[in-house]
Amino acid sequence: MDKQNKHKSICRQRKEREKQQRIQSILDAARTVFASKGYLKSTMDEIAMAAEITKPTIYLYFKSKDDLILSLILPLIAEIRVHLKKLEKDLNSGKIHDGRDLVLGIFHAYYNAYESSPETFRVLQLFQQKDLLGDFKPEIRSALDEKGRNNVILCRSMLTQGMEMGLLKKVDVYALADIIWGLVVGVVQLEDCKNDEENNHKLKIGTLGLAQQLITEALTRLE
Amino acid sequence: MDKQNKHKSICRQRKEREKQQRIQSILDAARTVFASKGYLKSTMDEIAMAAEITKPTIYLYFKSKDDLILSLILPLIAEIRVHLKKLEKDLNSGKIHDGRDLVLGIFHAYYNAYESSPETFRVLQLFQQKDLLGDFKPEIRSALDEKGRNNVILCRSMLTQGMEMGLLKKVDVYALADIIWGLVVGVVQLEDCKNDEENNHKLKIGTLGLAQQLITEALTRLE
Amino acid sequence: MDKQNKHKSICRQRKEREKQQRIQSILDAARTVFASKGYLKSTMDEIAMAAEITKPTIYLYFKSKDDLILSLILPLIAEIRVHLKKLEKDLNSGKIHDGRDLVLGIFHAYYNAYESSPETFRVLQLFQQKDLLGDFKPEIRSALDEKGRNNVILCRSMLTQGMEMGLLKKVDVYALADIIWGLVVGVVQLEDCKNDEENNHKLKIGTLGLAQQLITEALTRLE
Amino acid sequence: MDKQNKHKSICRQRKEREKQQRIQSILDAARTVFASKGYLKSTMDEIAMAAEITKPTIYLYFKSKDDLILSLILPLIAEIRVHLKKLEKDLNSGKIHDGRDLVLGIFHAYYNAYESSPETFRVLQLFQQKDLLGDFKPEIRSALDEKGRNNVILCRSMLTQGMEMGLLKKVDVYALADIIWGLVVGVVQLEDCKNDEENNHKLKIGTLGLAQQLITEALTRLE
DNA sequence: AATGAATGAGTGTTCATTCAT
DNA sequence: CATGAATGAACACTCATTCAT
Repeated sequence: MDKQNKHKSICRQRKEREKQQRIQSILDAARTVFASKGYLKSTMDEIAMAAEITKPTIYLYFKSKDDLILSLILPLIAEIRVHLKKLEKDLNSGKIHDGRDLVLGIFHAYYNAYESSPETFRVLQLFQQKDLLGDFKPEIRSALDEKGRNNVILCRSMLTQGMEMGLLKKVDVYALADIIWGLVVGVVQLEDCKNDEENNHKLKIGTLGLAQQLITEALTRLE
Repeated sequence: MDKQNKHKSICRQRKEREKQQRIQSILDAARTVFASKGYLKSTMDEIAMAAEITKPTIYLYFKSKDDLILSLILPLIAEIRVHLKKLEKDLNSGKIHDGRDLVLGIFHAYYNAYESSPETFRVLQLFQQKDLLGDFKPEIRSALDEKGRNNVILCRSMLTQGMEMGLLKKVDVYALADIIWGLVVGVVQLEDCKNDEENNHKLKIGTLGLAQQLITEALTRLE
Repeated sequence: MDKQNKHKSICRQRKEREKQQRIQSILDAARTVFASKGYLKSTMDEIAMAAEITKPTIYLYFKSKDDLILSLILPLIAEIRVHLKKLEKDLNSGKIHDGRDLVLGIFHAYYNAYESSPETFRVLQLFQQKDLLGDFKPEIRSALDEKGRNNVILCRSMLTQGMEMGLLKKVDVYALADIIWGLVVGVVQLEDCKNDEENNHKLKIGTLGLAQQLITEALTRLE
Repeated sequence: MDKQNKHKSICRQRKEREKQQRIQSILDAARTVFASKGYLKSTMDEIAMAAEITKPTIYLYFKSKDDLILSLILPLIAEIRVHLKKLEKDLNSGKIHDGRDLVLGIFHAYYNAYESSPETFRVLQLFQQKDLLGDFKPEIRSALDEKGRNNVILCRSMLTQGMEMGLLKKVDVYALADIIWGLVVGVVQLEDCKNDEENNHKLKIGTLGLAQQLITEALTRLE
């Protein structure tokens, strides 16, 4: 009996593992397709094809196309939040002595998210278009907005704190948070227009790097 | 006879005027709809509705949905180019003595375009998404890309010149041009997430203003 | 007064003449367009363009697209009828002594119509397709059918008479009339598949000529 | 295991059978609708209605409206070709000693195709109208033209051979092939004008039969 | 669990026809 | 008389989603 139960348990675990793998493969496929064609022009058929399964199978694991993209975006937002939270802790515990580190930290929160999965990041950014929103149920949409907003609010509070601590020159914190996020988003978006794939990657990193440098220099020297 | 001809001429002028008005009203409607829902989710019916006409009437004046959006975007790209060209002339004729003015000038080339028609600017920026491209005929698409690219190239050449003239600190000019454009785009895109319309406008201007300030300060002081 | 009336009359005549010219030019345009693209694929715009007028002007002279094609076809059917009637008179007045002449006469009734306006003939033949019929009001459609049928009936009666007079071998007269018409129609239709324009014309005439020869030979020799 | 595999195999066979049935029912519906209204005036909705399914279902099995009609026509052209090829073999192997048999054979190649599916034959013939062609992709259109032409070319080569072998009187072989095909087409087309369905069928057969007789008599006796 | 099959709701686009001028 | 402008009604084709097996 004990043996049998154990067997069952192992079986269940395998099943669960396979299920998670299936879900992952769908998410991977969706990410690729969404990143390459945008949300609206991607079809469930294409995603199914990319995942090497059939369309209805997707619906076994995801309620809808919306659900699919949300399942990509929400974790990314959460990941960014984790980075920001860590930074907040450092700030609160007095580990940050230079304004540069604060701005750099925020940059890296986004930048790391981008680096960990450029495609998902692009999906997130594509997602923030009117193109995509609007058909989501209001509850979902506001939940999403809130999560995204929360990160920005966290950034603002950290920047404010930094200014109050004299680490940064005092400027409009709303504007500053927007600038940081806007820079990341804007630069990533430029990808879409570029062809020179090879050269491109280095450039992009160079661009973000320079952006960091400019902002931090300016913020800490500006008088 | 003279009288009659004059009458006819006046009639023709009125007709022409009315035709231009109709075209304008369609473009206005399209701009509004595109800006609010994005290109893909906007339907010709909605645009017609917004213009208070019927769908086939649009096709009297525009060959296709593509033609409609191109009629919005191309003039805007051209407008930006005009500003940049003027700046180039000033630069070449030695009227610009401070790196600040050069960077500010580029910013304003985009910023003015944005201000002259925020909605069209948003359409332009929405347009630069994979979501939208892809169904255009290759010839149109490349023409469009080229025009957009040309502006960026012009920016780069001016920035390079500025650096060579010692007006600006020498940095990666590709990255810098991307940053400037990316900042504008990124900041504008943030609009989509915002609701607080009133407050918003001031903020946005504040954001762009601060962005300019940051970049110019950094560029001219960086060592 | 008399002078004025005369002037008016002359004016009216000119007007009438111009009106007839206008109608003719529209019919010519319609014939060309219909013959080249078929009835359904021809648009009123194309016809207007070909006639170098505007679309609503067509509607001044013709009630509808249907009316337009009927105005082409009915006269042609009438023309064929005239030829057949003349042949009937010759037959009745004993002028025809050889079966060959009777069959040849029928052939020529159609053939002349074809020669006098190959394009209209093609329109007539294209018209006899389900493709085109069906949307006509039943009254118009049956009127048209009847006129077409009447010609066939006339042919049959002449062929019957010819057989009774011993000019032709006795065969199924229904079938024979169909064969003659079918041959003309079928051969003309082959045009549509041919490319070698130059060579084509001679061929066509050759084909019809050979057809006549075959039928007449067969009919008069068959035992 | 063996049992299970067998079960699966049977299931798959049934599925395949059902799929073929579905395809057949769509083709049947399309044939009926096309034959009754012509290609252009037939709508996918009508065909779907006739097949007792919905429009998108058609697109599961056929790529487009064009694909649908091609799926009707191409097999018919192929069927005709098979008959002609068989006739060619007989001719080459000296089995044909009488010109009558050659002409009759060609007639029957077409006639059998007509008999095996009068409606499809009508579709084929309707298809050879300018009304229908023109929107096909050039590659498809030329492929189609070629297949149709190939049959005519084969006819011509056989007739030429027959003349050289002395089986037939020497006449313009281009014209003769056209006449034979034209006769079949023309006679079939006459259907469209007829109402008296009952009587009609016999007539039609009579007509074709008489046509054969006339042509063969004429060809073999003409001097 | 997985899928082949089916579809309702929509999209851009076309065209014969009408009407105010 | 002539026309520029407008439109209602269609139509081919697509796609997210469901359901029977």
